[in-house]
Formats: sequence, C-alpha cells, structure tokens
Amino acid sequence: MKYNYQKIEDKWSKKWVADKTFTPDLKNARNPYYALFMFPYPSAEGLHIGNFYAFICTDVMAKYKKLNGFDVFEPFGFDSFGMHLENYALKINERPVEVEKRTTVNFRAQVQAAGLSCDYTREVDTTRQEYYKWTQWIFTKLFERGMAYQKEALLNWCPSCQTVLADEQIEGGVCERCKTTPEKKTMKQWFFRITKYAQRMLDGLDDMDWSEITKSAQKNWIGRSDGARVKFHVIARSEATKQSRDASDRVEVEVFTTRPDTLFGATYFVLSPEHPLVKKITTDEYKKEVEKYIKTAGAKSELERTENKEKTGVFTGAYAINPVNNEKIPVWIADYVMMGYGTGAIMAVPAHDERDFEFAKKYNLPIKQVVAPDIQEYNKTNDLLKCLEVITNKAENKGIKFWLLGGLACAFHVGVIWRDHGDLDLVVKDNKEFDEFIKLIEEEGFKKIKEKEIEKGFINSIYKNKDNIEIDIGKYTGKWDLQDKDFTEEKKELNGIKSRVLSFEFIKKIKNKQAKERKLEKDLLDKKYLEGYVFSDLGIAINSDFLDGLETKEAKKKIIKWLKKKNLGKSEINYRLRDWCISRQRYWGPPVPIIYCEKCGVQAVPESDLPVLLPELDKGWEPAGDGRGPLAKVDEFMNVKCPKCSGPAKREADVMDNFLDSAWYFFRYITPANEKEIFDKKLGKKWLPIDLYVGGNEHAVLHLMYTRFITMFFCDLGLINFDDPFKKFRANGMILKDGKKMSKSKGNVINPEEYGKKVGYDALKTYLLFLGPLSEDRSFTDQGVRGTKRWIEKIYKLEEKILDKYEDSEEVIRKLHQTIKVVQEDFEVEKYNTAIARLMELSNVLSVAKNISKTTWVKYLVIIAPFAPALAEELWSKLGNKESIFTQKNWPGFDSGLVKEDKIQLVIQVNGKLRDTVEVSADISEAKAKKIAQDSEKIRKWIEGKEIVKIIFVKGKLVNIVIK
RNA sequence: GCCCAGGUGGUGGAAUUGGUAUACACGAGGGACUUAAAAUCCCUUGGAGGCAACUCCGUGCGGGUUCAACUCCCGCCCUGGGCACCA
Repeated sequence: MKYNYQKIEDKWSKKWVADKTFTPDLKNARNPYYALFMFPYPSAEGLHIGNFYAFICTDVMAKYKKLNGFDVFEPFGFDSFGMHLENYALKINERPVEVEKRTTVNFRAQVQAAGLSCDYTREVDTTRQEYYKWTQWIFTKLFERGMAYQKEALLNWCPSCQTVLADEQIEGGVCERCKTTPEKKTMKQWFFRITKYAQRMLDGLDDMDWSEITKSAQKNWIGRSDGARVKFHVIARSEATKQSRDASDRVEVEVFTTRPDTLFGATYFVLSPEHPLVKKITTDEYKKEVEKYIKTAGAKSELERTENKEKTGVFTGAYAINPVNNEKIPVWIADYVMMGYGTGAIMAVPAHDERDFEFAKKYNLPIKQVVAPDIQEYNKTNDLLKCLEVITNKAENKGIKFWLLGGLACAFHVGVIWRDHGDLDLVVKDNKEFDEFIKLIEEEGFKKIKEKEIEKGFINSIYKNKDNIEIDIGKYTGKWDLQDKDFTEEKKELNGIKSRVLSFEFIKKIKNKQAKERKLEKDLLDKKYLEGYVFSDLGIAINSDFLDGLETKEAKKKIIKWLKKKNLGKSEINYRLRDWCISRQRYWGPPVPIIYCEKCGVQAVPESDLPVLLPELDKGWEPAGDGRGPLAKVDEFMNVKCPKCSGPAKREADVMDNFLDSAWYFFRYITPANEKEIFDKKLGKKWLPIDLYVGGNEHAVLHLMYTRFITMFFCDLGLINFDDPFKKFRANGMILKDGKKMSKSKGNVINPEEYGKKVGYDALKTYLLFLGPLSEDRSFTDQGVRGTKRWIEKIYKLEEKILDKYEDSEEVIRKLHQTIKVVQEDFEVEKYNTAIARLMELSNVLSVAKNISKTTWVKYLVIIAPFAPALAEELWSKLGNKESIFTQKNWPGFDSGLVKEDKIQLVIQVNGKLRDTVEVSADISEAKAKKIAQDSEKIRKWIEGKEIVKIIFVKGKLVNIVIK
C-alpha cells in the first residue's frame, strides 16, 4: 500500500492547529523551553524556502524537546511594518493595510500546512495597534532617560526610498533595500543612544553561545580601538600679526591616536575639513585655498570618497606644537580625516602609518622614524650610514660620481630603516671611476665597514659605458639606459646623512623586474618591507627620548602615564559604532510619539494617550520626497493639544524604523493581548531569555544588535534581569538551487508549497536538514529530495512487519539503542544532518530484519517524529493511541548496557599503516591483543626478519607494531 | 589591508576531537521484475596497477611534531563572510 503523504499531512497539520497540540500553558509550565525563529515579513510571494529553513531548524528542536517532556513555546507572528511591504504596496498601487491583510492570511495558511509546532494562539503582528502602542512606549521610556534624542546630523538619504537610513542599512555603499546610492544630507532626526551600550554589548559576546562568525561580525561593527587622547596647541599667526605674542592665537586641539608611542615621530597635523576650528586657525595667506578645498571636499559623494582614495589636502598656514618635544609641525586639512570618528583631528606619523605615509610622500612632508622593527638591524644599518657619509664626502672631493641602489637606496627614499642593509649596492659611471671608487673605500670606508663585520661584496653592482650600465644585483643582471628618464639623481637624507640616490621610480623598476625574475608575485618593496615591518605595532622605540629602547606595548603605557602626569592627555577607547537613527520619512510604521509645543517644548506623548494611531489614509500616504514624512500633510493627525498646557501643538510627522518593531517582538509573544503592560513580568522571568534562536546571518549585525540594545534597556528599566535575549543563536546557511543562488529572474526559486505537494512536507523538511550542517550554505537538488521521500515511504512500509510478540535480534536492539544515543547527542549540538543519517541507518537495519517487535517500533516512531511528524503521528495513531505522539514525554532513552558492542574489529597496524583487522571481544586485554597481532599471518609477512621497536595498544581500538 | 569561518570522492557531506579516511544520501554503471516505461529490489562505485590474493597513492600546497595527523604546530595558496582613508 502506497503512502498517501498529501492526505495524511493535511489531516494532521489541521488537527494539530484545531486541537492546540502545540499551545503550552505558559503559567503552569514546569519545564519551559522557548524556541524562536525570526518572524517573517509577510511577503506577497508567500513562504520563502530560506525563511522556511530557519523555521524548521527551530521546529525540529522544539519537537525534540516536547517529546522529552519540556513545555515548549514556539510562537509565530508577522513583521509587517516597514519599507519592504510599503514599497511593494507602492508598486502594485494598493494601500499597505490591504496588502498586509491579504498576505498574512496566505502566509499563515502556508506555515500551518507545513506542520510546524507553533502556538498560533499568541500571534503577534507589528502593525496592530495593541502591538505598536508598546513600540511607542519604548520610545517614550528611552526619551525619559535621555536615551532618545534629536540631533542635526549628516545622514544617508536614499533618493529612491525618499527617507533617511541608518548606517546599518547601507550595505557596500548602497541602500540595502533598493540598491540606490544614498546622498549625504544634513537633517534633524531622532536617535537612540546605542553607543552607551557599546562596551556592554562587546563584553556580552564573550560568553554567549553564538557562532564565531556572528560574534566577529558584531565585534567588527562595534569596532573598539584602544588609544589615547592627546592635547596639541595650534598657533595661528597670520602674516599681519607675526610679531604678536597674543595668547588668544593659541588654540587647544585634541587628537585621538592608537599609537601614542609614536608621538615623537609626528611631523605634521591634520584637521578634517568639517572641523570647527579650521576657520579660526587658517592664516589669511592660505584662506582662499582652504575655503576652496573645503568646498570641493564637501561636494564629493560617498562613492567618490571611497572609490577614489588618492589623498588630497591643503596647508592652513598654522602650526601645532608637539607636546612631547615642543616641535612646530604644520597643520593641514585633508578629507582622509573624518569628522565623525575620534576628534576629527590627527597627529600624522608618516613613518608608521600607511595613510600618513602616502600623504607625506605626496606633499613632501618630513618623515621621522621612531620605531625600529629590530634594534640590532637598525643599529647596523645606522653604522653603515656613518661610513657612507665619509665615503660620500671623499668621492665628491675627487669628483667621482656614484649612485646608491638597492635596499639602502629604498630606505633613503622611504626615510625609514626597516631591516639590516648590510651591503652597499651602487652604480658608478665607468670602469675608471669604478677603480677609483674601490680605492677610495679601501682607504677609508671599507676598513671601517670591515671592522664592523659587514659582509664582503658590498659592492656588487657595476657600470659599463657612457650610455648603458650593467647592473648586477644578486642573481639579477640587466641593462639599463643611462638616458632613462627615471634614472635621475637625487640627494636624499636619512637620519641626517646625505647621499646621492637614484630616483625612486628607477629603483622600483629594477626591484619589480627582480621580483618577477625570482617569481615573487608581489612587489617586495611596497608590500613586504613597508607594510610588514614599518607599519606593524611590533617594534622598539627609537629617537623618542625617554621611550627609547622600549617595546611598543611598553612605550604606549609609559607615554600615557607621562601625558597624564603633565595633563597633556589620557588613555581613551573609541568605538566605530554610531547612534541609531530611527526617523523615517515614510508612512508605514509607528509614528514617533512626540509632540512639539511652542510654549512647553518637545514632549513625549504620555502613556495614557498611547498609541498614537497611524491614520488610515486612502490617498497621500506615498513618500513626499520633501524631507518630511507624508503624515506632515495630514492636519487631523498633526494638530494636537499640548499634553501640558493644552495649547495648540504639533505632532512629529516621521515614523520609526522597522528594526525597532522587530527588536522586541519575542517579549510580546508571552502576553500579546496585555493592555496594561508591555509584557507580563512574571511570565517573562519564567520564559526568557530564549533557549534557541535561528535566523539568517544577514541579520547578524542589524537585527541582533538592536534586539540586544533594547533588551539591555529593558534590564535597566527593571523589567528583566538579564542583558542578552538569546542564550543560543544559530545563523542558518543559504539554500542554493543546483549550486546557484535563487532568484526570480533565473526562475530557480524553490517554493516550499510546491514541494509539499510534490514530495510531502516530511520529506522536504528532512531533506533540507539532511543536506548539511545548519550554518553552512547547501545546494538543493530535485534528485536529492527524492532520497528522503524514499526514506519516508520505506518507513511506512516497515509497518507490515510489526508483530505484537516478537523478539528482535540482538543486532537490531543494539542498533536501536545506539541510534537513540547518538541522535540525542546530535540534537544537543543541532547536528540534524548526522542525526538523520543515523535514523536512516537504523531503518536500513530494520528493513532487512524479518520482523519488528512492537516495543522497538514504538521507540522508532518517537525518534523519527521531530523530522517526519505527520508520518510518525499517523503510524502512532494506527497503534491505537488516542492522543498525539507529542502530548507527553515519549522519548525512549537508551540503555547504556545495550549500546556497547561485545565484539570489535581490532585494527592491526605496522608502522602506523593498516595491515589487518581481526574480530575480537571488546574487552580484550593488552597482552592478548598483542599476541593476536603478532600471530596474524598477514602481519607476520611484514614483521619477519625486522626488529620490533615497540608495540602500541589502544584499548578497544588497535595494535600498532613499530619495526625498524 | 585587518578580523572571523572554511577547503575531504563525480555531487551534498561523515569521521567519538590524535587511532580503520570517505558514514548517510544523491548521481553513475550492471542486474532482477515488466510487453514496455515509471516505481521497486539486489550488486559495484576515491585513483592507479594486477587474473588474483594484494600493492602503491590519496583529506588545498610546503615543512614539522608523533608509534600514528583530515585532526596538533610553523609557513603559504584559494573560497565565503564582516569591517575599511576609523587615526
């Protein structure tokens, strides 16, 4: 008899909903387990396979826990507010309210048909007023405590969605909804002070049971950096007041740096173009240029700023005083310094910061090295430089022309010593000069160099004739045209020593060619030397007065102590995280519960007046595009009485970000109809935090960050006593179709409803989970899903073999108990894929057995029930059970005595290689096992005539004979 | 560039955390049943060599530790994700 999955799944899914099989008694529950999946946005296309997958990852665990006697709460609801639904409504020209009504009905029906164990009696929908009343209440509480505030800020304005967006809603420089490039606009908006919890959110991550990948995403988003705040004084003395010693010309400007140990290496100072002090300090002479620069920098779009990273800037004419050595350093403005981070001003240390280095190179600003990667190498090179000074002077007196080449020349160009340049690579003009040069250095420099034990062959580059030179650098020999434009000489200075050096361009040419010949892919000069050695924070301080000789870490500590003592600075921690902008100039969201009264000022709507109802508009709900929400034009909505003075007042016209709706829904599930409070505190204490939460990793920063923020705030309000809402969070991987991303345009979208009809929901769900570990992306194939369909049918057929009184074979009983054990273990770590594999193994064993006892059968039905609930329920009822398989603690448990194998395959290795296996009793003694191993005929062949060094025995596993 | 996660047959993926590499499933090949097809059932299936028993090679690459390495250590390469002129 063929299994009619459609009829049976339909029957049970309806019965479960009607009987409220999965509706727990929250109050009297003894053993609460709260299983949650991210509630869906009710898309018009209906249930998406990605959503569905997250649902079932939670659902199978819920069923497993239920079968184990837990009171499981697996609620369901809708995230219906927001731009997603509103944009769709705009597209089909239908009111959002209507769209919402229609799509939720369809969506709910689909979910129910799939046989999830949800409690549909406590459904939540963010667009219902009994829900968003409390969303607004949260706002008023935040406002009360100064956690919600208004500020003028430079924000992302999406010209297509016609609203501002939070930083989090910009992905890869474009709007995450419509992929439009946002514009920068200065607007007054409402913010939540999420930055107040930055450290708390960071700390909470440490001992949370979340995947590393999600934690790391959050850590990066919060972006903590440890450093110091240092006071600089800027002197703005224009030409006209050159002689003035007026103290008012001095302005204090603070900088933030993560490398206070490099303070002695600061050679210039930069302000962001938006910095308020720019105008004050710019001298008359440079005013024009500075103003021009600010204008062009401000006009640059976000895209230009990120794509074209060539640094630009202008000198202001002002100088800053370096507090550690009172050196005067020039003050520049440049748009590589952002106003929004730190203090909007930096001290520039080109020798040890890539960006400053690039800028200094471009504008010819001095570079001063204050950290050496290796102090010995640095000293060696420094000694070599001193010798070079002597040689240079002598050569010049004699009229000998030479140019430095190679690593040391690079050091001259870069201005920093990054390794031991123990040799001199150089070029002289011709044979004659070469001989003279050699003589010269033998007289003077060579001796010194030799004494210092610098290797021979320090000249390994030579000359040829007037027009061509032949250069030999190590293995490389090549010809270079002396007329080459890049072959120009420069006089460079390194640590106060001047020498003649070939142009950087020319040296790079040679180095690049050299790298190619040696098959080094990367440009040695730029990549390895500069970034790897000079810009890393592992090194020893040099040229830094009292910091000299200290490791970077120690130097940091010492300088901070010093700054603090002199009241010049202090240690500081900065975060990348910004406050959350929640204003949206749209219609489909909860209105911001704020009233503006000319007399009494800005006020939150009192709790008794909540909710501020979103007016039902037939027309005029479309985004206005004038920077204000569409509600601004609705007079009945806008005009109110001031709650304080009862005079005329205006409402706030903006609505709140959709992410606020979804930041607290899991609290509301507990008591969705509660009119008195946001949720029942007693029940909240009992049921929260959530035991398991599953959803897409695309919400790793946005949604999860906001839920944690709101939860921490609830904790501060005293509503709960924990900081983090989800004990365990698992991000489910993406489902691909035949290895490709699904999309409507490709026509490869998997519709769960369609597969429910084609193969049944039990088979579909099992297949999705069987594909691989829950967090990984996996490829769905139509052929693959047939495998689990076959499995379901196979189980159904097993029923024919049931005998009331039958003794199963030892093998069957052992396999059953082993399976129960590993399935339990797999459930503890959500390894559904291997759990299913074990259940399949067991059914393979059962299908070859002659008959199956009823006891075994009952146990088997229970353990497959989380994955194939309809099938299990059907077969369960066929046994005469009146109640659902899920109503009580039916999980069988295993007998550890029966799990153990009494026979094992003893592995015999010779030198670690498998040579034989022998069946022996599981508790075989070491001596016996060793004897068997050596007696084995196969083994004898390998050890004959060889010396046995030792024999390793691993109990219950193997014998390894080590021979020589 | 920095920070996470990963790399195993033709494919999706297993491997008790150092102890028989490739469980389970898909696909493929062969066979049975059938007038035929579908469905179902049985056998084979990492690669190379051999009639065979068997042998050698094999978990991204190169080293190392160990009696024994997919697993641990060092150095790379590649893929996915997060952050990114963040000082």
